[in-house]
Amino acid sequence: MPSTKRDQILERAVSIASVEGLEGLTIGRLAKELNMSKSGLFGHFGSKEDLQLAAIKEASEIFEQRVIAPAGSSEAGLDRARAITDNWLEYLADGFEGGCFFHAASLEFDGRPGRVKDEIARVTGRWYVVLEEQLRRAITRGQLASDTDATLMAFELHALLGEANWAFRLFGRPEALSRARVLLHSKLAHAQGAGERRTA
Amino acid sequence: MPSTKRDQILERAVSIASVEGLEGLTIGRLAKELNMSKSGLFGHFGSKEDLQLAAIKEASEIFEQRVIAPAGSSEAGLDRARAITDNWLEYLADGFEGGCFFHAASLEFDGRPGRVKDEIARVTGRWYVVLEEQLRRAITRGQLASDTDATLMAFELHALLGEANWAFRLFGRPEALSRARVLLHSKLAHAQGAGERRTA
DNA sequence: ATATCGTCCGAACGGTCGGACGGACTATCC
DNA sequence: GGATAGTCCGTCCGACCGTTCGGACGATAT
Repeated sequence: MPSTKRDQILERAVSIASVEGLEGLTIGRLAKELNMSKSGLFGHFGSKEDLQLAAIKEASEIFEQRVIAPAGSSEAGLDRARAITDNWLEYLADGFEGGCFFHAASLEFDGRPGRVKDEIARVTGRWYVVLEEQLRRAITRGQLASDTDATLMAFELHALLGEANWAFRLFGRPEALSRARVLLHSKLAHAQGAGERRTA
Repeated sequence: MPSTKRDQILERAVSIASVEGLEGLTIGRLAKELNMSKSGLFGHFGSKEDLQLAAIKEASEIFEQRVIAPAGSSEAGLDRARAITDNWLEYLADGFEGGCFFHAASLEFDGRPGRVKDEIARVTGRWYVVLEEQLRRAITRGQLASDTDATLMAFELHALLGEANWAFRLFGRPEALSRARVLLHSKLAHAQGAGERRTA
């Protein structure tokens, strides 16, 4: 079957959570929007925490599918790093109704220890590391200057993506996305230029 | 009188909100922590929304006092920009119990139109502009290269501050703050070097 | 001494929260 | 065809939500 009821619930849950937050996502509202009873919906999950964890998993699959997977067709290293950040920006523009699910969830749960926070940290940390890994490959392949600090550069690129989401959502102006794009491309191109110059 | 009851309430409210969010801040819990009745506390504010708005104002005064005001003793331009970002990083480290109040509040309310969101956007936008203004002054004073794009650079610096808060709070590792510091200083120093070279 | 004011209280309101329960329907398998 | 398992329903619960209300208390002003 193409889409189980559970999947339909989670799809809607992720959308609501991106707007209202993972805690603001309530079972009653979710049921109402899906024309279900609370108990009928609740039966698919043992608890609200399980619903939240399932929503995180659903959102991470969407992110994987929209941002990471398509970059797999680009050559590992600098090209793939650029593909990831490009896809990431597109995902920020129209990925979820309420902006980046994980950015919002991170700041919502960073002060609430528990399984939900741990899962958010694990998943978001993974995307971060994926980007960093492509930068490392770019360095070993001579596409970036050999003295480039991949950790710092990943920090920088991820910072720009976060800022784009923040500014775009809070002020509603798409310039934030194009500004981030300009900066991301210039950083990757500049480092690339230095790397090529050095190895030439 | 040095500290009214209302001020005591708001001080506690801001601290709770930085952890639980502005919506997660409940009147009942706030009253309990202050050994007050809900209604007694409620009397100081006409509604929960007014309490939230008052908490935002309180938090902005703390930010102003810890980040912006101390930078006033540095010379306008590059020095003051550096002082602001330095103070900002310190504020991220120990400003509020649950991390940057405004960063969390921004992402919590960016999808909820209303007076609270408007106020958050207004206040956070103000800090952003203050930083950008110092960069502009640095350019006109020849402390930064004349072709520096102040808008883009402010975007970049603010992005690093946001990333530092995100990483520090989510993963609990202070390296995030020192990484941001390294990048902030190198960006300001690099642009400064270019500016000085050009005007020399 | 009395009236007035701001401050705070306990009690209660209607509403919503997460969650538990038993029953009804349907599809599947023996 | 009867038992079984899964799905969904309506109903109910205790806890908590924001909010309202009437009144108690001390200080201040008249």
